[in-house]
Amino acid sequence: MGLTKSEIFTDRQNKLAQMMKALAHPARIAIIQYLIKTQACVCGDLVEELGLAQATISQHLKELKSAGLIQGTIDGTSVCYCIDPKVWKQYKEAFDTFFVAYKNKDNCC
Amino acid sequence: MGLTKSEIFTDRQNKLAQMMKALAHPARIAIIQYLIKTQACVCGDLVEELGLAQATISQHLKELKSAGLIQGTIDGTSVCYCIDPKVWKQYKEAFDTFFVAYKNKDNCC
DNA sequence: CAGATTAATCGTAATATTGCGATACAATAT
DNA sequence: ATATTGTATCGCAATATTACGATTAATCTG
Repeated sequence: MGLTKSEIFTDRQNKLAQMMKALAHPARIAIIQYLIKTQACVCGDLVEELGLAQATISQHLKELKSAGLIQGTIDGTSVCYCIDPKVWKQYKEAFDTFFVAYKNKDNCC
Repeated sequence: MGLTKSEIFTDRQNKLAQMMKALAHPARIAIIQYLIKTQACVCGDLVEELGLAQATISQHLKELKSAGLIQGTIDGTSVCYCIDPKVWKQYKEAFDTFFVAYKNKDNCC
């Protein structure tokens, strides 16, 4: 089917899965890390930095944007991207909460 | 294509993306959370707990297992699953490292 | 205005994922 | 031994994802 049955899960579960999915590709990880490294915003040198076609990069940027993780503002003919600090914090907290929930109890199989 | 070009990324980037992908589905999030809640290990009542077919649950368990996040030990006719504390810690640390790398600098576009 | 540059979008091909019925495969129970 | 129970696996259909060439749209430059 390829179609996730999201009706049967809670909102939080669906959202967290969506967040994971947004980062579930090495290109998108690489884009985020490059944006972190260059501090200020970067545009289409991502195409050079990573070895992917312009259309492909643009598609990954679109996904990161629709996930809310990055913003893009037009700067002349190019577009300047950067991480959205607010959404980043939300992601960080959501992930933290998820991972903190488990404590090793050693009472396992 | 549907085929990720993992050659052009670093090992860390590929691994982190793989980790994200393992959790990029609400059913797998729900399975993990149920395993956390029930502390001790659980078997096939996941089929009842979530509203998915047995074959589907089994497939998600397989993915979580191949990601290393859970272990399954045979217990009579049923199988007892639990979180692998060691791998959980690795995930937690990898995610922490990723999210800590960014500091809001307000020098953005 | 004509050309150049940059990025988004369209269309398409290849592959991956999700879900499930059917079946096979244990291990127990009778 | 045979039935029963709990899981894994197979095979399939539907949908999603990834990648990219080609095109379009928008802005800048001469």
